[in-house]
Amino acid sequence: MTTSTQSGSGRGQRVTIADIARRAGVTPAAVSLAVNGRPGVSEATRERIMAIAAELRWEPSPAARALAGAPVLTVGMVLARPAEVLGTESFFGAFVAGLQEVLSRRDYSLQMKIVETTDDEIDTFRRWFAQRRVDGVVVVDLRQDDARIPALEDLGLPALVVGGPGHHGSLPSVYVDDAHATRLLVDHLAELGHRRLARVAGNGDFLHILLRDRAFTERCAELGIDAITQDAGFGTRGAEIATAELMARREAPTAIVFDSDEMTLAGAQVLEEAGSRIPEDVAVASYEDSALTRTHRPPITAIGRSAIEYGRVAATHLLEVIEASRSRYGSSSAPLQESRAIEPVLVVRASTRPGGAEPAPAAHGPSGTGLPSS
Amino acid sequence: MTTSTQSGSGRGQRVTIADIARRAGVTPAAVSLAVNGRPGVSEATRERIMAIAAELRWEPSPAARALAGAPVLTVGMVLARPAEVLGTESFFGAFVAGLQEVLSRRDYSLQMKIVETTDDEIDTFRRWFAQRRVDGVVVVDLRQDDARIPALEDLGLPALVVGGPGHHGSLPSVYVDDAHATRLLVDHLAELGHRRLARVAGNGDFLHILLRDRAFTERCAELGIDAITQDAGFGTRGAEIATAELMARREAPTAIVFDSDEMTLAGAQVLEEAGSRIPEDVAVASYEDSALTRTHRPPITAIGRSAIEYGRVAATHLLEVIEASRSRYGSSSAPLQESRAIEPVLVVRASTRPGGAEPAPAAHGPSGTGLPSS
DNA sequence: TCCTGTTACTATAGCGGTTTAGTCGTGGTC
DNA sequence: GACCACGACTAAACCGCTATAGTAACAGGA
Repeated sequence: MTTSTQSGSGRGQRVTIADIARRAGVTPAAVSLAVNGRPGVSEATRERIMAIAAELRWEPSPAARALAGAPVLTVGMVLARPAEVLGTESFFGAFVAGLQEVLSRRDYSLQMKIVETTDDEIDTFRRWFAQRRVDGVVVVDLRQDDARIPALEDLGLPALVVGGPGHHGSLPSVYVDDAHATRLLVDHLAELGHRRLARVAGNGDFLHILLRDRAFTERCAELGIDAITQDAGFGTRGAEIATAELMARREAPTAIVFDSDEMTLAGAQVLEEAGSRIPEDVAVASYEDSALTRTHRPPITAIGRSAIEYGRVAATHLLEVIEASRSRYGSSSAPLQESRAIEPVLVVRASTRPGGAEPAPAAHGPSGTGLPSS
Repeated sequence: MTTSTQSGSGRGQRVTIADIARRAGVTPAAVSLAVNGRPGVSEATRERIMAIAAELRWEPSPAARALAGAPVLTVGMVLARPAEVLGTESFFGAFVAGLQEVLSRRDYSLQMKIVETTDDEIDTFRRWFAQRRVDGVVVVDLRQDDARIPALEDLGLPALVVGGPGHHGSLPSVYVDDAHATRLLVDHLAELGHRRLARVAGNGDFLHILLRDRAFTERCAELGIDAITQDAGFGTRGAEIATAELMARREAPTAIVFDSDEMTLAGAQVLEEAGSRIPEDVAVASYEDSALTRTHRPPITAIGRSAIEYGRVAATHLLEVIEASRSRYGSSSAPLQESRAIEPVLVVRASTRPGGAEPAPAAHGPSGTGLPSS
């Protein structure tokens, strides 16, 4: 049966624990115990088995292990938005990279899927769970009263919610403190003397947008300065319109904060074309830092939430949750629903700093399009 | 569509084909034949079985299937670069999004892993193959004499190489015609009257960079104009230095082409700070289009290779290869090593167009633009 | 001497499918 | 009326690994 003459790279038969067992003069069960570091074999035998396994270049079969009940070492993430959005969004790539980094190190892999609707997403979770395809999932793009939360709680699939706080039910979560970020921005602008702030807000379906709304209004009120929130919905087009509307007001704001880096750039463009200088006439800041905000002229003050670090923390936390869910089989210990916050940091750049250290290139013609505007 | 008789969502036992068989009054084997659309059961029985399977919400177990030899419906991708780079690079996110889109539709999932070195990458391929974790892989960041090519050929693991052409051995590949892209750029600038072009080149380890080097020199020679290639290595810092060096020349170029969007912006910044106007004093163009080039002031002329579409094509092609490798079990038909090229398109923007007005994507003809060549 | 405990394994039964070699009734053929 | 082909299933053997009884050998205690 055993063709000991395999050794062909890619050709030969798969080597199984049975092969090892035969060579070691024990049963497959003993090999299983040995390679999994479980008690039941003597140290001498274990070493002998391990040596043979290495020599035979044995690799465990994930399928067989999964079938026998072992974890599949995979976590899933579903994205309910068009692929186009993912491609352009700076946050996505960095977040995934952060996830990957931690997961890879622990020999986990990340499985992703793009779907159309939230229902599809829940359905995917359900199927992944039923098929035992993943050990856990990470939930992104949290919304208010998100239907995925109860669905996942019901399923009992280990899950980590990215976003919050306070809206992730009994599930553990990792989030950036958007209220804190908002205060950083408002306080910074207030210190510079601004007394009329505006915020161009993204899609209000998302929870973090709502949290910003609230914190923005509150903080401005505390400081006794004017706060205008202008809804811009999705995309850059909305940001352009919102910016134009803001500047058309009788009492136009002296500083504008945008909910994303793309929106910021769109808004800044409108401002420049209307002849407003940044930061002399209007200060500009972004809730999201990226290559876009860094390389823009002038560079834009932004909240640095380090998407990559965000991903790392999320992955680490999820793995802990999975680990815990595995061990607490009989003992009904606490469900480990802990939340972790990531501290937002304010990165001040020339777009809010009139006398900035780096003298931004004099506004001799930021819009070189050749079209003399207004 | 959760029925009220959810039968313990998350609690109940997993439903298997044995359950279906019992309900249908047949054996598990019959169920297997039925649900897989294989001959051997009558149409009536098949329908009955399918109905019961749906009613019981049966989900096949991927592990069991894989163990029994079925494909695992997963493709892998390994990235041998630091997570940081991925996060900042615009190409990555879009490419992955494109891959995902196609894979998801076909019920495949993408598995990614980040490693340190090319050796780790090959090792990962080897283990994935040995463990039957993936049905195929996509290879990115092709280099000259890439060690992964022979390794994969040897393994016999279906693989698709992103990049080329001509350096992917017997493996199928998808690539952007960088020589063509180069001609588009050079011809465009030559038509505008530029007679001294420079190219700020990225990491020469990558194959596509070499192909650009060659094409750039050749095309400029054909047109009888000066060509300067300035190596900048990795990152934006190198691009800044390279740009400064170019402009310090006695005969400074009147147009500069950069190998990536990030490099372009870094270079543009150097130019602006040195008082050179774009495009009046120096025209600027990028080999890579992205939000960065689009939103920069002035907007930057770039090669649009649509990373997302690139991903879609790659995924489609890889699935075909996997499909083929599966069916050609006995018959040793051709190994389907076909290559597919993606047509690069030149998107002309204000950074090369002094009197530019319309931001219309001006796609040039497939090859040279009328200028006589050898 | 009997009994209880360890230790180090072995034997065996799954996990949930797929697959191959039967088995059985039926109808057509000559 | 025996022969045969055929469609529709069944029985059983895997796939590779894990888990759980069970067993043999030996030690220690009463």
